[in-house]
Amino acid sequence: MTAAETRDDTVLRQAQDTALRHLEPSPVKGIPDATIARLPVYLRALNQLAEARISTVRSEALAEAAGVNPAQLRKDLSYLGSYGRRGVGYDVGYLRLQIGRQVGSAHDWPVIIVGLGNLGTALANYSGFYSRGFQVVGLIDPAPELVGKRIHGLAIRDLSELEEVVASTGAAIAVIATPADAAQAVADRLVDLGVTSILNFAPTVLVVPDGVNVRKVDLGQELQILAYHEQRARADYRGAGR
Amino acid sequence: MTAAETRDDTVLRQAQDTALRHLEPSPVKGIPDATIARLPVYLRALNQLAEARISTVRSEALAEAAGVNPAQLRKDLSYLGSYGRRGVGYDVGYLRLQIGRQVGSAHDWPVIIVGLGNLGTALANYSGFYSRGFQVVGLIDPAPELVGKRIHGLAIRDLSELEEVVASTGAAIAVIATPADAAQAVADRLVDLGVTSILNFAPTVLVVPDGVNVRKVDLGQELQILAYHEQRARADYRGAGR
DNA sequence: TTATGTGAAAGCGTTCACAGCC
DNA sequence: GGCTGTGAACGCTTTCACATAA
Repeated sequence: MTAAETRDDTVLRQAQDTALRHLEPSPVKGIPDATIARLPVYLRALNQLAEARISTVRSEALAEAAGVNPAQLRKDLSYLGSYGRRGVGYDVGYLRLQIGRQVGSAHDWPVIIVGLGNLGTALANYSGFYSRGFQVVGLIDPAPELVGKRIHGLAIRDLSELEEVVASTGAAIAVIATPADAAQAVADRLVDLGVTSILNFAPTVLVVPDGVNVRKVDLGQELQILAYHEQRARADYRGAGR
Repeated sequence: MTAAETRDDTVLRQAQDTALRHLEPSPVKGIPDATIARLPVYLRALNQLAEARISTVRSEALAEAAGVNPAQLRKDLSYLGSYGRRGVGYDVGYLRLQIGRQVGSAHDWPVIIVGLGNLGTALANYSGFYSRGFQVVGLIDPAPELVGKRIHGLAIRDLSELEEVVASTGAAIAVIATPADAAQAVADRLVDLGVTSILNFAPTVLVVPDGVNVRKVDLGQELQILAYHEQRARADYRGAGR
């Protein structure tokens, strides 16, 4: 029912949104998603350099450490500002600070995780979230044998307490790691509670009203692509052999 | 040392590879990675339709079920061949067969997982691999307390047995879910053992010789992008309010 | 001279719009 | 008439190449 409601709203909100989009000012210049995704990689490389007491780095060296093209690195960094010195390179400490600021280490986004099966538990334990400025502040699962269990000191709470958890933590970002058939219902409830960003690990297409951001992670997808190339490589090999 | 060896080979092999690439025939026309990644999504939607005894489907309906644009769906399917009928739509059973064939359900790729912490365990339990034609045939971890433990009947084996596991299973695809500092060494050993496709969950840039395919999955990355948009949306909102 | 910052070009993926076939 | 299949347009991302600044 909630799903139906939100779905009906979609058309309306889309119209509103399209109208608004032209008027909205851009206080921060838009940084491409692809760049945003790479910033933490750069940060990790810079941290290693800092540990090795290296104070200055050229785009070529940093790019290699991050596994990208030097031009790409420079373009990415140029979206943040002009933090390098021509003829010299980038100051490791300063660049670290600037990227860290952008990545939002300072922000400490509160995040809740719904569904604590193997994947959800892995995510709750995942240190990569913390290092990127996220803090897991709520764990939700309907299974009685899981409720009360603690992960890093945080207790898993029943699905019925979802509302209270979202309200008390102020989380605007949620991770869904439930089975496929539960995901849409959870998403609907999250949206009703004011969550505006959802990271979906369940193999389902979530329908949400406009204004809510959903990103999907499919663990099998990359494996699929690898297998396709593997298959092609073998076919080519045999084909060339004839 | 293995890492150094393989790294030195890279330049040589790249030259060879570039020379060859023009001569290689393309037995199968190249399907974009983005399309390959979506095929399983279509398959899932088709399976649901088949269960509901629906025998024919239009691109519009199938696209909605898969959460994509109808034109995208048609273009994706057109890479596989002309399996639809103009004025009618697609035959669910036949299309299911064709996509299944391409996706390689028939193939049952053997895959090994190295590193069985929370994430590796989640992956070993993940049903999405199986449903896409992958079979987890080997589990490797150096921790004595994990060796011998069984997941779905498959025992975790010590890192020292890696060679034997790869050889006996014939796995050409491996998943690395180790801590960052162990990943490169594992990758080097895998490459030496003939593994040609690696899915890397560790937050490190892996260096491998040309001819080996690596794809990286970063669980924090998508969350990062969500947070960025969340931040921007709030900034815009406040900006518009003034 | 050296290495950044950035317009311009190239590449890739998505969406449009309609020709072509049922 | 209806819906697929696909060239063309569009938009996003990557890479090149060089003007610019230390």
